[in-house]
Amino acid sequence: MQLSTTTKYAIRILGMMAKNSADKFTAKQLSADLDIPYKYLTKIVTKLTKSDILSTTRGKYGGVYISKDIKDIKIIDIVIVFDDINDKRCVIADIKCDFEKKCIVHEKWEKPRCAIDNFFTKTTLLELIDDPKLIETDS
Amino acid sequence: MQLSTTTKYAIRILGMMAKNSADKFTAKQLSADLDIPYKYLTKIVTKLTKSDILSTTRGKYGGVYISKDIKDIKIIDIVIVFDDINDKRCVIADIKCDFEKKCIVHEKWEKPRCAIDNFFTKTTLLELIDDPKLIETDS
DNA sequence: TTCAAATGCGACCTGAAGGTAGCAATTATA
DNA sequence: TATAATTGCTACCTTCAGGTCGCATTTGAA
Repeated sequence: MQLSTTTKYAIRILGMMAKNSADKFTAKQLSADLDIPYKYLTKIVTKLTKSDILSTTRGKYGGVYISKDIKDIKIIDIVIVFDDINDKRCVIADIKCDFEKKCIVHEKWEKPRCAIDNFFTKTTLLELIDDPKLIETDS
Repeated sequence: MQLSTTTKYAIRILGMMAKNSADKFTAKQLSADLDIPYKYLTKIVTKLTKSDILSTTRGKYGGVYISKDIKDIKIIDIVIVFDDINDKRCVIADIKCDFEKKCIVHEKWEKPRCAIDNFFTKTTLLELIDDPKLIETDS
């Protein structure tokens, strides 16, 4: 019941950037602050850039910045960049679990499934950083 | 947001057996009915046996059966056999996410986290198969 | 006693995710 | 124009979950 490491990194990267969304960051800086391997991080950033969530400028004094309003970026937008969203599959049955034939956990799983779904599709980056109870987690 | 294939198989195996918990099954039969590779299934069954969820008898006319009352077997009991339960970790932060330092999704994730936790820790095999809305899913 | 049919065990194979490395391309500034 | 500091690209290495294979062990019954 975990997201892929890559997706988790991506959320943390965007979370950190969202806190200062006017700023520009460098991959080097993000790598150090978030303790994510530099080369791995640049790979993730490149993919987020191609998905129009981030923008970059190259060359000296270049860097990375969030390319849209953080209230318009939902967690699901980040997740689908890395994880195939065809995971509409049931948690248990990999293939057949539809309205005709339900897998054994189908009914009982409905509540958690909805809660997860809501979290991903409704939560925005803005809401994440706006949480007053939130304490910084960077090193 | 998926369980491991191994865990999913285990739940399906136990679900099928729970429906006829008095009966003894063979790995061959379970493999065919559930469409799980035979050798892979026997590996899973062996592990469930070592965890005292299943019992086996070897030799001709041997087989596998559920070794306790299915109302006493919870989903979490199956999950922890295969997935390290140290996955109490937050969905995002792999290391540090506690009451002192919360990761960025911590608060918003609380609701889905609870729903998942309830599902795993409260649902029993008996409840799963007792669901009247449930339709068979075996081939 | 022998055999067939079952589980038990350990080694191995495979593909995808996680992670690394090197160099090319870009660009602001001195 | 040269340089330093940045991202972009592609290939590669590593680890592990998923899956296979072969054979040993067990045991009921002919």
